[in-house]
Amino acid sequence: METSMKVNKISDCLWEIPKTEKEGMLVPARIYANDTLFESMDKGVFEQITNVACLPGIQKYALCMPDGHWGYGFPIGGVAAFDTKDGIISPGGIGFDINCGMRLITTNLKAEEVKPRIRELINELFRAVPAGVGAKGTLKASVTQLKGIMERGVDWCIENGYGWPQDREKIEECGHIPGADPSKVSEKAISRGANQLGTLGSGNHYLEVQMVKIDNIFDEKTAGIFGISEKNQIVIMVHCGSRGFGHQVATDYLKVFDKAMKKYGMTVKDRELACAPFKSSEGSDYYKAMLCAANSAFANRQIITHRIRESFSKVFNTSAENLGIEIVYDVAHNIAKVEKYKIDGKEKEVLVHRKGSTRCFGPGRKELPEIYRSVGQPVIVGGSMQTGSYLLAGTEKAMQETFGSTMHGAGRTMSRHAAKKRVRGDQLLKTMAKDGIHVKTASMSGLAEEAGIAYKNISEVVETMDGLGITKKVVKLKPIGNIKG
DNA sequence: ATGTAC
Repeated sequence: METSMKVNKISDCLWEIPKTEKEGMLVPARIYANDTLFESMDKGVFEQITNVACLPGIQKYALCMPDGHWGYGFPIGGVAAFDTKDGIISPGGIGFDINCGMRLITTNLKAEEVKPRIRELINELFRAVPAGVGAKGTLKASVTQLKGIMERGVDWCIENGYGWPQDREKIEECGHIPGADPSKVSEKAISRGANQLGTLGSGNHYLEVQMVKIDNIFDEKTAGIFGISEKNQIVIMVHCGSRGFGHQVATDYLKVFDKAMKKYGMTVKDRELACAPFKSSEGSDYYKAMLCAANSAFANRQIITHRIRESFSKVFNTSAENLGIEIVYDVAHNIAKVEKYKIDGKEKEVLVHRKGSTRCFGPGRKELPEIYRSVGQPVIVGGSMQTGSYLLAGTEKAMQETFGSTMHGAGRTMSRHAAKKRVRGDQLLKTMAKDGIHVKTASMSGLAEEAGIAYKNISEVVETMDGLGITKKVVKLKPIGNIKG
C-alpha cells in the first residue's frame, strides 16, 4: 500500500479516509481490513473508493470490504448506497457480470463414499455443465422462454422441470427480483444469452465438490440449521453469473450513460464511474435491464443445480432426492438493490450497490426463509480453488454499519497476467491432485490464473469481518474436486 | 467478467 492520502485507523480492522482528503467527497471512505490486509491493499482501492464517495446521493460512507482490489470504476469489494430520490445508479458499481454469485448445495454423501469416485463424478459434471469462454448449454431458449426467465428467474425454471418447489425460498429474493423489463434489453444481449443457460463460464467461475471437516465447523447449531451437520459431509459450491447476457447489458448501458451524463450535466472523477440519476429514464431503464440479467443469473445457477442433481444421480445410481441434494442458499455478489436503512435517525430508501460484496442480513429479517430467520442469512464466500471456502451468517451489526454487506471471496492480490508468469497450469493441476483436489479445466492458462498464490488469505479476510461481528463464521469447506472454465 | 478489441 502506498498512498498520499490520510487514512485513519478507527478500530482494529477499520480504516477511514476523511472527506477532506479529496475535493468533492460527500462522505468519508471506509476500508475493512486487518493490518496485514491493509498493508497489502491495492493502491487503486484508495483512489477508487474516494471517487465513489463523490457520487451524487451517496449515504454515510463509501465502503470497501477486506477482499477489495482495483476494478472497473468502483473497486471490487465495494459497497455504496445512494438515495433513491436524488442519487445515482452506476454499472461500474455492479460489475460487468451482473448477479455473479455463489450457490451452496448439500448432499447426504460422505467423503469416503465420494473420494474413490471423484474422477468419474468430475468427468460427469464436466460433461453436464459446459465450462469455458463461449461455452454453450444444451438448452437453447426461445425468445419467449428467455422473456420468462428474465422476468421470473427461478420460478420459470421450477415450472419447466429444472428444480424442486422448495428450492425457491433458499435463494436470495427467491430467485427473481420483481421489476425486470425485457423490453429494456437489447436484441444483441438476448441473442448472446439464448444458448448460455446452464453454463459456467470462465475466469474465476467454478463448480466445486467440497467436504466438511469436523474441526472446520465453528457454529454447530447454525450449521445444522443450514443443513450441514455431518462429519465429512459432501457439499457442492457453484460460482457463476449471467455470462454474455449480463456483460452485453452492462456494455449497452455504459454507452447510454455516457450520453446521459452530458444530458444531465453530471461529472465524475473517472469515466468508468459513468452513472445516471436512478429516477431518470436512462437510470430506470438500466435498472430494469439489470434485473433481467440478475434473474437470468439466478436461473443459470438453478439449471446448473438441476444438472448437478442429474449427474450425482447417474454416478451414485439413486435419485437426487435420496442423495439429499438441497440448496443451502444462493447469493448475488454483483448487484444493486433497493433496501431501507435507518440513516440519521430516519428510515430511508437507498439503492445499495454491491460489487464483489455479499448481502448479509441479520436475524429476524422477513427476506430470509423462515427456517433461517433465527440465525441470520447464510453468506457464501468462495475462496481460491486451492484454499477452500466459507459459509457464514449475517448479523444485526451489519445492518447498522455496512448496509447489510460483507466480503464475497478471498480477493486477488496478483493480476491474471502476473499469475500466469508465476504458475504453470499443468503443474498446478498435479500439485492440486497431490493435495487431494481433482481438477478438470477448460483452459490450462485459465487454471494458472486462479492459483491460490494469486489470492489473499481467505481466512484473514473472513476473520476480519468475524472479529468485527459483521458476519460470523459457520463452516469452512475444503475442495476435493473442481471444474473450472 | 467477456464471442478477453469497434
